[in-house]
Amino acid sequence: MKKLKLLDIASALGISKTTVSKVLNNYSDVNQFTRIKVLDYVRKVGFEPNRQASFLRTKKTKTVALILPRLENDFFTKIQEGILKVSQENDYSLSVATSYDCFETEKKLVSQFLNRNVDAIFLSISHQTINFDHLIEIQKQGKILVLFDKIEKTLDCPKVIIDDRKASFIATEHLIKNGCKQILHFRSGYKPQISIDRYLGYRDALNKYNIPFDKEKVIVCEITDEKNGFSAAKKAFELGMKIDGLLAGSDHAAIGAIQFFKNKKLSIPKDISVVGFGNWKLSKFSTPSLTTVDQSAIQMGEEIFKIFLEEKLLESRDESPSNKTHTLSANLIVRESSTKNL
Amino acid sequence: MKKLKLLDIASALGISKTTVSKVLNNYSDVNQFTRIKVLDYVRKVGFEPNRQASFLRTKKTKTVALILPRLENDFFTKIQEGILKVSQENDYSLSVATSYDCFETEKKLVSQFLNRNVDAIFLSISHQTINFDHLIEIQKQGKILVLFDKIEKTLDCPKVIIDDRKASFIATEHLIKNGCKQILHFRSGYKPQISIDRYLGYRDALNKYNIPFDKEKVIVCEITDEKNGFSAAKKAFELGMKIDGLLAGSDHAAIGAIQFFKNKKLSIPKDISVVGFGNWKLSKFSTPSLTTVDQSAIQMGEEIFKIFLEEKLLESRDESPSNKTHTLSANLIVRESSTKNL
DNA sequence: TTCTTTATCGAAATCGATTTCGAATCTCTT
DNA sequence: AAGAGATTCGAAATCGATTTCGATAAAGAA
Repeated sequence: MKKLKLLDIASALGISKTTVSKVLNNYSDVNQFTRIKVLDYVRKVGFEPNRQASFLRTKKTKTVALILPRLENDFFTKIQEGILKVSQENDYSLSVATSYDCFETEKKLVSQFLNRNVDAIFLSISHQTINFDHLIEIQKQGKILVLFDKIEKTLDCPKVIIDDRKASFIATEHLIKNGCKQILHFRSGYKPQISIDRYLGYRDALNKYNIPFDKEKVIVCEITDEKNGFSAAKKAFELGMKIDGLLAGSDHAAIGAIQFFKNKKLSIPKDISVVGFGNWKLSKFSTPSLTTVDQSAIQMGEEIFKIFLEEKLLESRDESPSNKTHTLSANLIVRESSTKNL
Repeated sequence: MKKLKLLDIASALGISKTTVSKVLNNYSDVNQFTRIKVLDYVRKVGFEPNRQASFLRTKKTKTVALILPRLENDFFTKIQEGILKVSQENDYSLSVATSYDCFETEKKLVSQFLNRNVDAIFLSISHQTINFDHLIEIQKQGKILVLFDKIEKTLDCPKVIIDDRKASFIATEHLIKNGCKQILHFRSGYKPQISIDRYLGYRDALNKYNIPFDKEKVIVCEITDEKNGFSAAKKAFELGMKIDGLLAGSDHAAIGAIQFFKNKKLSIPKDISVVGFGNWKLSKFSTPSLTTVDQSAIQMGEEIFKIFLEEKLLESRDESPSNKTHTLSANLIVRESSTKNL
């Protein structure tokens, strides 16, 4: 029960494998009767050409690679889901890997994927990445690079991000309109662009409503998980801050903080209104349910793959990569944790 | 800036590409001085052989494929996480796809992956799958097949499952020990093995504690999501059942049911104790927090890949696939939703 | 010294497709 | 009827590695 080869088809039909290949690749110099004969036979025996051989010849693998900083994260999972949906529809294969937010791992993965001749690499840069030579190498080798989420502006490739600054602005504005005047903000590190943008959006809103900015009210949590959310809230408390609102860096951090506030017998949202970030599944089911920013990650994933397809078109016309930054808008999902007047 | 080929290395060193290849593949008929010379040079220029070419020759792609019924599901996400961790450590590439629980899609994916010459396919069978020829084909082509979660016992390949029957037994026993005597059970369809096993575990526990089984108390939800959990609870209510416990088919279904019970002013766990299934993230943060069965999915993923490695060993010794069913134990995580005496 | 063995190397075949280019046939002008 | 042009085909080169097998030289045995 060996696998059929091009040659088997050809000799069965009494023609050359060249012609069979031409039919399968829609060459025009094939008589329509032979074409039909081949197509019928191919369909009948269910022949599919060995991809490996054609990859070697054409240098195209119909495979795209996705490198995520981590997997245990709804946001990235959804991005994968979006990419997978569209890539599968287009008969592309998707290879997934995680950098575990480690620079060395990221470099190694990129090099491995290049060796495997993937057509494109979709990447959210790791926290630790400090140098971008490995990404430039991707383009040097004629592969398509699409950055998303944690991007690097100086690189000459299409980028997809959420408008975090605006989202953060809207979330903060929502708190203000609900009567908050002392708004705490948990941000992740100083470097990540998303952290910067969210911080700026927060300040934009304070500015617009003439609320004085208080440096102390911005607390850095390198990783915005429950534990850090909890301890950040504790820290604010111990510093004796007066607080009536919180814009957290993630739903998890928000929930950690709520946990702390509850322990202190504070009522959410009456005493402190809270807004998270991410619209993770748990945000809907926590008590109180959490107002949060939905990042429409699935849509982002779909967008990423579509951009890749466009880039391929550009490339086929010998044009250079687009370099455009695609900004998707996030939207606020208002739930119990921030609606004092309910 | 072209990519280096074997021939480039060879002529730079004044030897043949055969010898270079032999060094890289640890052949013994190479002089140790030439070997070192080659290795040094290869390291210096950072040469890596074109995978596509070697794949064509060797028929091994160092790629494994994972086909999941769906992605928006913590359980499968964690399985992927486990597989990815170990596969990455072993320099394997992981291709992911979803069947969307559709038989046709599953068949198509399997055929595509076979054409791409993946070394193994890891698969959780789709709900709709009624025929297994496509899976037998995997083995006919000498590829390794590992089934998990939704498996098919008649197939001759290694399988990895959770001991759902026992887990379900423990969960039900836990409810009984907490004083429940009228335990509702939501199960998914009649065919899936996990649904059957969980149902059996439920009955095992009833038997052990001499609690009469009431057919009416088992409600089928094809898809165990919140909506169906909600309506299943509603149905039980409308049928006028007396209930003091619920073993749901998933955390989501449990939470949907809790939502309904809350609407009816019933207290959880006082009036009705609830146990979910899956230990999804939200279970920890729902109110009340949800007692649930943790399926240790990450570990399951790791196990799957390790089994693949073992199978490869078997294969290299020309032995037939192992056919063993690996049963991992799940453990109960007790939280508020089921502890009446707190 | 002659014959065997062993160590080391490389030419050539191979994997299975794609693609170039020239040959053969047929049609259509003039 | 001859030449131009279009149509259809296939032999052979190619992609870049792996692997077989024979050649050569060196070492050891008789």
